[in-house]
Amino acid sequence: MVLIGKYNPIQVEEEISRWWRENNIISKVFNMNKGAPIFAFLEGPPTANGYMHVGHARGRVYKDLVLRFYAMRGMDVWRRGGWDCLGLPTEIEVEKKLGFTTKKEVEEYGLDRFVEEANKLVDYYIKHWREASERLAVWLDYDTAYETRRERYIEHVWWFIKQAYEKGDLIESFKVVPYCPRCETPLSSHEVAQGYEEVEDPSIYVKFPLEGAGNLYVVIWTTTPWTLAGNEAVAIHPDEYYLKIRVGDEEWIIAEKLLGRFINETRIDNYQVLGRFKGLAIAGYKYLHPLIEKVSKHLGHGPPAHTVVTAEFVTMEEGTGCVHIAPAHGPEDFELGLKIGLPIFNPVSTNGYFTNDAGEFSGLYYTEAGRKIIEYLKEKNLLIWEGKILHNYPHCWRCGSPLLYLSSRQWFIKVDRIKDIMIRENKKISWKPAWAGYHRFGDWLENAEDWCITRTKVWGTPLPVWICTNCGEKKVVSAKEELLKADVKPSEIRLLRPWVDNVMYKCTRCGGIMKRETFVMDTWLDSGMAHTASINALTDRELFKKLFPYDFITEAIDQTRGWFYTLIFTSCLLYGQAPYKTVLNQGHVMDAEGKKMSKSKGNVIWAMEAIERFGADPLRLYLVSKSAPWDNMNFIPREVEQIIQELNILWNVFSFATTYFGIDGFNPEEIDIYKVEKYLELEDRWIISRINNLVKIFTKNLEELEIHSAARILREFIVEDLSRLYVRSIRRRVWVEEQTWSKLAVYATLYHVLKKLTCLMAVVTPYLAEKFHQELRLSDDPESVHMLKWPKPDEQWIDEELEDMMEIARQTLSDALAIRQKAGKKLRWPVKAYILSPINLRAKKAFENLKEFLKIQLNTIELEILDVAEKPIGVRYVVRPVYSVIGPKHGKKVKEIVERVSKLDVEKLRGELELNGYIELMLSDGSVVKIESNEIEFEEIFPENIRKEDGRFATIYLDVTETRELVTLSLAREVIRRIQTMRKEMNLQVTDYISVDMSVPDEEWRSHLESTKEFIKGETRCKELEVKVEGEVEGFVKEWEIGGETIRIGVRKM
RNA sequence: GGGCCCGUAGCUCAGCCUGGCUGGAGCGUCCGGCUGAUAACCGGAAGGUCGAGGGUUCGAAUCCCUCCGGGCCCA
Repeated sequence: MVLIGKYNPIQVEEEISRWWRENNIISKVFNMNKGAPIFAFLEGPPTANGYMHVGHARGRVYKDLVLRFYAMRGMDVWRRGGWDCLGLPTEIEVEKKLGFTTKKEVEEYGLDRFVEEANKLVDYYIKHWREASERLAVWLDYDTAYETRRERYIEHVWWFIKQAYEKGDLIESFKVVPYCPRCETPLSSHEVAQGYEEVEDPSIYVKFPLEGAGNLYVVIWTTTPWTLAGNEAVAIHPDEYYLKIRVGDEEWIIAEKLLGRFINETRIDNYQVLGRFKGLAIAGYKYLHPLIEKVSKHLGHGPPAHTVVTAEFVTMEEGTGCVHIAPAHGPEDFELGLKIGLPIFNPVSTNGYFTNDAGEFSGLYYTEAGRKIIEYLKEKNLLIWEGKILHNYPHCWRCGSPLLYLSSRQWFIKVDRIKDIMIRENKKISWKPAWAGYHRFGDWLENAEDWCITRTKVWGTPLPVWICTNCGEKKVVSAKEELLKADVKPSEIRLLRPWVDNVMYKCTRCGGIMKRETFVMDTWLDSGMAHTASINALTDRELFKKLFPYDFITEAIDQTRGWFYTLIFTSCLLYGQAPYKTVLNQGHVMDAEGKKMSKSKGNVIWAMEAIERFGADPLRLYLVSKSAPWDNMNFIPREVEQIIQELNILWNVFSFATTYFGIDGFNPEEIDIYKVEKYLELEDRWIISRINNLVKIFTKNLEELEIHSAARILREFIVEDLSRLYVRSIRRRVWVEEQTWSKLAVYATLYHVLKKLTCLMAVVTPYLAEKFHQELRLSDDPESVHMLKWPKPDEQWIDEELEDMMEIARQTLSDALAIRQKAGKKLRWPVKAYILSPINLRAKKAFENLKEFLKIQLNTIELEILDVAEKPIGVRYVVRPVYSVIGPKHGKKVKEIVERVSKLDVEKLRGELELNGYIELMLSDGSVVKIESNEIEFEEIFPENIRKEDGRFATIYLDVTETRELVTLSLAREVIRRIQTMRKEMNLQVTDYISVDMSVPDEEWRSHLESTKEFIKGETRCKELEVKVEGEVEGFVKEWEIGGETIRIGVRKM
């Protein structure tokens, strides 16, 4: 007996993981299906930065669960692990660790030392993640895990860049891109998409004086005052109507549709409309730049700079319809500037400080400059209104700083050519849930923009582009080998900065020096190449052919814009097809209040913490059963405790089963359910049907990735079907001492059920399932549960009708116990009779088939099953006239009618009303009245001893009559219970025999107990039983109170 | 501003696609039982304007519309 005491998840896990290690189980499982059809999984590499929290854990459990499932189904599962090592997150953490805030400090420290620090940090986090993953029993292949920082990996990313270059998709361009001033690097649109936050910003209206037009101003609106320093034009919509209004002694131009809004916000109540015209009418007007006295560079900007220009993108939804254009600070502004020849004037550097170009604002941080600009505009009387606005503004996804839009030279991969391929290929992908693919991902692809892949950082895959400093000739490198052939090279060549920066080529065209573009690349490009780089596809083409496209990936829903996107992007560029076939989207894990977990709020639940507190198995079962994978879930600790309770129930079931298997020497190799088929009781057939149905549905749910449904029916089966109903119903059959076929039938049934259950549990609770498997293992079973074949439902044992009948019985049992409780009849005391009046034939059939089962469960001497809607004998009916109907209809005759009706034979009256729907009566005045069935109701009157309750499937009657026979039986049971307790207290084995004597108060008691002597002996494993009136008792003696009287019991072990 | 998801008992969730028998479960609470799975286990009860309002229908938690609230994503 190994299943002793209470279920202790941690202990089981320690024992099992040791056993797995000692027996090399993991590698056996990894290799068991070699040569079989492949199930290819692609691991989305966790960022080796930060610790694993329960949200990550949830995702990893899904991965593991699905992979175990396909492995047990005989597929050769590809499950290589992977780690995302390079990129902004780590770089920022290293900076913080070293206390740096600027790029300069990093450079002074030395890039090589900096990179070493980064490497150490990555090592540290990978170690943590691997340990936590192993504790969670997430069985990926970590020994061969790919790392994006390895040179082999980097070469694959380089190769991609070269392919993009050769296909003409890699371009270099000036563009306005979002910059994080803290990280001093541009971000890509998918990074920006992850960082929108609602913030309060200034909302200002500024008037720009038009030149040579008297007191005429054009009114603009902005939330970024600092961009006014870069203002070069005001755009209006050519076809929309604008108004000239008079305010005080000034005239302002503003869009007609936005006037109301403007007036409302600025609270200008005194104005007068002077004129109305289309935007086109003021195109070309020159204005005086509002900061011209402060930013002298603007003195040199001539038309079209500082004029009113037209643009189609001007909307009538916010602002004034006159849009401030700063070509260096807005993507649309930039495009417009290029088109009409505005200066691209950018006075802000990448760290957010104004440059010398900014005149008097030079050296100020952009926020400070914004305030100064507002002050200045106030002084110059150009500020109409300063307010605040709450809106969503992009922030850096790593450090949280608000982003700045700045123009700069970057490298891009063009999306045009690839977009169509991605949209086409997306339709072939199976998305779970469907809307994640068709709506979210589909929409995202439709709106895809050129991908800015360059970052001005250190810890990243270097951009493998060299440019001739003399003639501009480009060279794209795709392998380390090419570096070794370089004309100038450092003593050590590594594919990272700073080493790679010192590699130079001689230009083949002009003989000049080619230097590398010092950019590194977007880290999303690294993981985005995992489909190829993780398996060394450039050298191992065979492997690539086998795995690509991958069968399955799963990550959190935010990867719609992240990894899901970058994977398909690179794959479509390289191969013209999607790299994955099925995607499972995961929701996020929130705290108990439904709030996002964040370090700053301190509400993060770390995976290791949770594993240590609850155990990996309970945690796993909790994470996968609580919510659908794609829904968010709130993590509530006491709910995990609940899971432990449930698993403990199962633990007890196993302990119960294996204990009795042991006592009776049951050998499952010799006796299975087929051998005992004719001895199976209904409850056995039922639970066999249930487990096979469970296998069927569970399997289907997993195939469809409805993981929560699978986990939920598993939990329900364990608690409701197996423990509460089945085990309870078979206890008496098991207690029988001799070997009976009935008992063997129970054992064979239990074995069958537990065996299949264990297989299913292997994917959810791998440790506990293994523990159980070791208890149930047959000589020809594989050594580990994880090497078992996935069970098939035995269809011939599935009996839907029986399950339905049991469902009816179960509900009726519950209803019947409720009456019993109301009648104050405790379950240990048998009752005289239950009478069931079924509501339909289906229910009747169920009761008849399960009569014995119900009888035992209800502890009743008699169980009578009536016909549908039949009433038990002894029920009388009393007529109840419905006065609210009879009154208005018959008026004064009511009194006589009621009198007459009451005297009629009730049964006949009911019969007639049921048959015809009415009766006719001749009254004393000779008139005939028609009484319809809605005018009369019948009240049931029961004999004293009958209680009635309406149940779901039957009207239930309980006969509470007490007979001598009942009292005898009840007392016997009370005594049995006491003796059992005493056995327990004496620490007797289940198999020990005892002898008992009892002292009872009177002869009456004695005669009751004498008549049930054999019953008591049988139930308590007692060989000799003596009942005395007020006599001496021996052995272990206790006094008990039963029904107000005192009896003494003495128990001796034999 | 747009798209998507969600709103059912104190809490966590089923049910909704395919409208219909009395809207379910678990936890918690209260009450009771059991004591041969036992530092366990079992039963019962109370508890719901099904977010709000309209509409379709004989009939709406379920279908349609509008609104409110929460979340995610986009702009």
